[in-house]
Amino acid sequence: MLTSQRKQLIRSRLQRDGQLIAKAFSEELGVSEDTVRRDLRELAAEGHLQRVHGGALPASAAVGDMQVRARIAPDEKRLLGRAGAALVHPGQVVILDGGTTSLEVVRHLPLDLKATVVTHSPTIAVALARHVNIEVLMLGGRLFRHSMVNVGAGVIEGAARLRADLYVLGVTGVHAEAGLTTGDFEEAAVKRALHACAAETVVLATLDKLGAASPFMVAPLKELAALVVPSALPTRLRKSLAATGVKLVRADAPATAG
Amino acid sequence: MLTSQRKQLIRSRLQRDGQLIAKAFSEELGVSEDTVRRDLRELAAEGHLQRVHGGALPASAAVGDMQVRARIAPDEKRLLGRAGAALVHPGQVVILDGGTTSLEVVRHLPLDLKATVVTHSPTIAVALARHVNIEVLMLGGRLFRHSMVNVGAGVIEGAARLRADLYVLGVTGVHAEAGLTTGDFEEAAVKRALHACAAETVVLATLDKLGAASPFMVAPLKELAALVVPSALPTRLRKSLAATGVKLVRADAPATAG
DNA sequence: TATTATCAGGCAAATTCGTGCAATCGCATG
DNA sequence: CATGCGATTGCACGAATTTGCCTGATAATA
Repeated sequence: MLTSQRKQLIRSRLQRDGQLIAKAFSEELGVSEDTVRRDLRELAAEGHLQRVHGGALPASAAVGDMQVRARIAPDEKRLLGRAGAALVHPGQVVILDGGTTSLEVVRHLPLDLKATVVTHSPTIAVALARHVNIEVLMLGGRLFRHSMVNVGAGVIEGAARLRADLYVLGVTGVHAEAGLTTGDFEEAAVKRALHACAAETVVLATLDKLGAASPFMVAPLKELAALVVPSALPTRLRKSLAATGVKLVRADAPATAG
Repeated sequence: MLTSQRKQLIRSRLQRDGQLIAKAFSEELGVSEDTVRRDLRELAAEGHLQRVHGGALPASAAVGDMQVRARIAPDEKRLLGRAGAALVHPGQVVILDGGTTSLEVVRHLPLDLKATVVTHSPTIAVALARHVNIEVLMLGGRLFRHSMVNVGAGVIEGAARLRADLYVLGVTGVHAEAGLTTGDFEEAAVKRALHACAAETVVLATLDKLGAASPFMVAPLKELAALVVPSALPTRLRKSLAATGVKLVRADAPATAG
């Protein structure tokens, strides 16, 4: 049996059963536990599952996962969220993607901001509950748990009827040649649709996403109105991004604390 | 059973029941009390619960966080949620209304239940994140903050394309003559649309809603497949409801504690 | 006070984990 | 065909984790 087949089986098993016991699975396949453990380790490193003692649990199972992801580089994300929120001007119609970075943008939006926010993420909608002057429009569809966003024809149809000023796009990969990429086929389609109906699209990218590429393309880098990145950017990354012509916005720490 | 799963179960039990008895829980899972106690100790150290003699309580209740405390539903609502969840059968397509009562239903749905849930409430969608076998379909629209549900043409159009087995309807008034009523015009329209596309509609009503009437009518009582009410129902209310011919379901406390 | 239930810590057995290492296989290259 | 390289796999071994049991201490209750 090929390694990739085994890994795929692991993923579908997790989706079906919600858990996977390493020992039992190794016996079932007739391979050593070491091999299974190796697979689990690698899949966990890619974010496809959550490794636990004795086996694995689905990574996408939950808000729990979102909560876990939110703990990754919180400071960096906060600064990005702050910079992203600054791009939203009163009266605009803004599309907010799902994901922890967008959630951080919401947290930095002034509570009295008047605007219209379109989102396909229930998490974002809930987070916007306190912003009483923001009109929230939700695009309905099938809930994709890993990212907690709605996907499918419904979202794309909804986007087609929409003209927005700004789209805050969330991706898992920002690469000079591969462009803006994400890990799910359907999600990528939704992102493309939202990108198409916005006058400007911006991406907020943490360091771990810069230079990375995921399987499904959303758009080339040059279609971005701005790429918001951490202020401390390695020279090599800076050069490779500058070569693409994309406008870089540095998410600086605020001059005064608080 | 994996350790992390057990800990997760402890946390969800606490959220659902508001308490956990170590001895009973250890017997339920077939592990030693020591193991459960260890879990409780570790979760307490991480701040996820409050350790007390004999078991554990939600950390939030002790911390005194008002918002979090509000999340713990009073007994009446918990029992209604439990009874409501029992009406959902595997494989069904169920529409869940917004509101705290529906949220309580979600909390009582088995984590491994296979079903399809349609909702126009982002809060409900987020709460369903952990139910990995439930397909969640969201109806998009304009977010109505007071109830945290989407309203407007989009929801009604979405409902028109839908055939559901069950609609768990939330209302603010259940009255023998005035029927099922709610306080917002648009929301009432959405509820009517959802009611129209479900084979059966049920209402979960706390005592304060029985005999009350709000401005906007959703449906007459007799169109209900069932009205779930607290078991301790004043005779006067019982008689007036019985006269309408609606099927009453009593939300009894479970036979065994825990 | 006496009794019972619960608790924390120590301990041992079993399981699981990570790492290093060697064997095997496919494949490209000389 | 021979050789080298990388990927994959199984095994060995020490470390870490988990679990149940035991013991003395502590808390609840009659």
